[in-house]
Amino acid sequence: MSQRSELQITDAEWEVMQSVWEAEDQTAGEIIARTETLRDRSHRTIRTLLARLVEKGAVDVHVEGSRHLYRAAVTRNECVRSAAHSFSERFFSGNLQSLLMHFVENETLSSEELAELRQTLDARLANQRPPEEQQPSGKPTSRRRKTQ
Amino acid sequence: MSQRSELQITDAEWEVMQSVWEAEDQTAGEIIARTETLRDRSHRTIRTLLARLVEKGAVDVHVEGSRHLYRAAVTRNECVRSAAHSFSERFFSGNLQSLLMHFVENETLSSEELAELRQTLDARLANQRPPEEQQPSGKPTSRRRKTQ
DNA sequence: CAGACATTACTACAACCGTAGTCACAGGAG
DNA sequence: CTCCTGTGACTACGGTTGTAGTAATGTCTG
Repeated sequence: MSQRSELQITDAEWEVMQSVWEAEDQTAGEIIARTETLRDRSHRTIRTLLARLVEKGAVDVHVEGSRHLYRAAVTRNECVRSAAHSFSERFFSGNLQSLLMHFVENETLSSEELAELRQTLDARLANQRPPEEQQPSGKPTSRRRKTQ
Repeated sequence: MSQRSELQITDAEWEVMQSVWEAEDQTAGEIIARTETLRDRSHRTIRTLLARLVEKGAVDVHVEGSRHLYRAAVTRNECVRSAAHSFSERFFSGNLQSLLMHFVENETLSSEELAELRQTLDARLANQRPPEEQQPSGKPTSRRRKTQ
């Protein structure tokens, strides 16, 4: 659950989060090691980012003996969702679907990708939703304007 | 084409852009009038944002007699695309497919939305598809699906 | 023409972001 | 025990963003 929605993770922080998500309980050193390889930052910078993430509540830290162990307090999915939400809010008036439409219509996807995506979609449609056309609400408008 | 891609429009600026896109050549006053209604900002603020947008090259200004007229220098679509690009870059390493997968699998989309998305996908598959089996003689290719 | 009002140019300023330095302590190497 | 290294806490600093004030100049209206 955790509608921590207000959580706002910046670009640089996001990269640190990637490393945080890679394992359960890590020391700063471990996280730094993972993150450092990606960009050329000082470990100081990463420590700062980590501290800010703790402040923000995106990461939990607990002391164990002499070591501080860090672990994610939010899931990657939560973050993506929340980001997607504000993104679609801003560019698509909050309509997730038009966001997706944008990507499908305007971006370059190979036919294979499109096909695979369609499969996923079909699977999702098939098992998330029970009947094929049980619309008791009786709305006989041409169901799919096959415009074409 | 104008691959002005580096253009980086912030949240507050975006709202001003919305107003700028609503008409061709507008005075600051007109833009402010449109924008003001949305949030409660000082016209000063909006003027500042407008000035920054001019600096950034998102808006052109030309003086006509005594008035400064503003007009968008980039299209809304360009901006959306560029934002969408960095969005997918950041959260899905630029992999559009995983982006779409994420949404289909993790977000709350109604069956109707999923279905409509699938339709779009079909359309895309159908009419983007035509690689090499196309007879050059044929002139009457179904034009395009009803550009609504 | 004079004062009122609009409009642009410049300035301000706090919060936030990316980047990183200083200080002080804790634990291992010798 | 002592010194080095790793680490956390705090501090710094320039750039950006959101918000807006001041100065100067241009335009309208009586």
